[in-house]
Amino acid sequence: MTWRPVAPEAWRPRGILNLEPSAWTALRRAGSTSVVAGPGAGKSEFLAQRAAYLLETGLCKAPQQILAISFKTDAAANLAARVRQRCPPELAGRFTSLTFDAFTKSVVDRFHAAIPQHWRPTRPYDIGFPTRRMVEEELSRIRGMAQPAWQTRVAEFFPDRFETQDIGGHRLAVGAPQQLSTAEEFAIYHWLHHQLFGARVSKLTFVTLNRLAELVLRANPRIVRALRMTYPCVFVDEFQDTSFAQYDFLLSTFSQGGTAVTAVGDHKQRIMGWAGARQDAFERFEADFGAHRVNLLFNFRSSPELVRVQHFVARALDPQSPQIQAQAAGQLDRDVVQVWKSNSTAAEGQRLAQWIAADMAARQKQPRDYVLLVRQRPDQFEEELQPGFAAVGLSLRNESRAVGRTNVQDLMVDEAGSVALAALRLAAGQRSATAWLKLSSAVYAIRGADEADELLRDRADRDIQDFLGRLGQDIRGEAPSTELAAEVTRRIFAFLDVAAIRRTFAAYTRNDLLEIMIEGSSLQLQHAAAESATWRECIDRYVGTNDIPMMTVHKSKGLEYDTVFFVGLDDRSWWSHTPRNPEGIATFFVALSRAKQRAIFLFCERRGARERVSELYQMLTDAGIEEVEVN
DNA sequence: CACCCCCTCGTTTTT
DNA sequence: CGAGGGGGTG
Repeated sequence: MTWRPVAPEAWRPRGILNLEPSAWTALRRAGSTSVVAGPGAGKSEFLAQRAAYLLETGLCKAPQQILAISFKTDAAANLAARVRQRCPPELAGRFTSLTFDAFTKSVVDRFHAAIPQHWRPTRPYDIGFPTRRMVEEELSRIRGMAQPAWQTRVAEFFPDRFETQDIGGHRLAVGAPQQLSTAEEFAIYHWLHHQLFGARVSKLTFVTLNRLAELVLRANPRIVRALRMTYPCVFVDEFQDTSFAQYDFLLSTFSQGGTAVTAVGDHKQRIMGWAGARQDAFERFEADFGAHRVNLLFNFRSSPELVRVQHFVARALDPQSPQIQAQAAGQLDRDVVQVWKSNSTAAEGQRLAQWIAADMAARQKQPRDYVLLVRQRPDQFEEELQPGFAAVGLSLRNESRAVGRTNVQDLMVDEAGSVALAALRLAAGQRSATAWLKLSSAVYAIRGADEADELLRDRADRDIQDFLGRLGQDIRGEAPSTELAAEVTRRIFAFLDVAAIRRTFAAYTRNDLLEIMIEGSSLQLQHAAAESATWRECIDRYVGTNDIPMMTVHKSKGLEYDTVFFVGLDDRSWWSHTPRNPEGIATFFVALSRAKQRAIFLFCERRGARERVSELYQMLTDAGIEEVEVN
């Protein structure tokens, strides 16, 4: 079957009925566009549809490709998966979905020889994640080397902003630096020089890799032209989180020469400022790329009443915020947004647990339809609330809880961890096609058995069957226990071959990440086994199927739940909040906008005062929300 | 050894 | 803000 291009006017969305009018506008635009997509706007669906449009109409024609840049690996993977759902495989293959860091690193690796020699890292090089302490030490070493007149200035750099703002905001000179004429130049030069040449093997950070990628393209116009020819269309997801170095890389590479850059995000959900996101990314983008702004105006997630309340918070973050139209039906006729006020944490916890149990029964909801959000210290809230939940037969799951050197949420999206889980499911007798696919494709990848290699694949299939058969026999008669769980994990990873996993999956080149994840899966399984009578129950506990999740607002970004409880909306949790600080209000907005049907804010006067956060309560009051005493 | 003062940290991604 | 740790003092 050969694919024939569709005329742009005749193109229709794939797999969904229609798009909202402004999504149509943004989708069809030929030039650069900034798309402000608030919560529930269907951001990844919009990007997948635009990809389908560009590929199916031939506006992006082979061998040209679409480049999609995300911040997090799972976001990049999810977007690629969505495009595969929406496009025929021969077209989806020309959709390249990467993280910012993976893309700039690949530029440095591919064009290593084209990096000006005085900035060229060793090959191979290491990647480092300096702690604040290490940054302080390095800055004080640099100060010691500086001439007396510059020492005060060098001492004034903020260690937590030096990399993201000073290194990220300063372009490297193509030619060899002749003379360093300011304290800033001196500090930046020595900082980079130490990473590049301080040891036999360069030890770079991702900010440095970004700077080197920008430099190699600026220094080599032919490489830039080749990149622009390959990628006439570029998507950037979560644009509000773009750092100085990332923005500058985009600017240098794609602002000239006719590339259509589609930047999608929501400045009202900018909660990563502490990690170096620049505040003015959209404004700068619109000015530098001549981009046109399009606001998506539909919300497919939240009920009309929730959207109404969200608007009060959105307006506090941006007075120009347009009115959003709710598309999801409201299932509740009252108490959609509430503030619960209590005078003891025990009363609060009890009431919360009982209320959830009753609501689950009344509305036929599952534990995973609810979430408890906190600003910080989920461990402390878990300890306080767990007893009340246990008393009504519910179990809380702290997604941020440490598991060895990782945490529950990171373990659940880890590749090695999910392959091991698939193996356990199958060994325990679950007939799951997804689990088989997960396990077998990992084993094929590990053994280098590609699709054409039927012999190698048959052999792998037989080995997997044998292994699962033996493991299944040894565990199915036995109840789960800590010892057995540790043994099971050990056997699964021995079968998969730890060294081979490290070679196969790029993420594990980082020295100890694989060990951390293996140790994590073992611990998590031991924990689950200790509380379970059957392997089925043990697997459910491992993945949290029957638990009510609890997490920080930061971890909840991008997720959605029927009912959201925000616990600890008080000055103790919000010690760092100062009135009108946009990042704090944005955190509140992210929490509120996770809810599909209901959002409840819990205030307990035993936990803290309500001075710093009074403006957050004021927004709810302005929206007509009532406070209820729950003692 | 008990006590006190002063500090640091808390929300965290990225091959 | 408030918990927890390091280090100094009586």
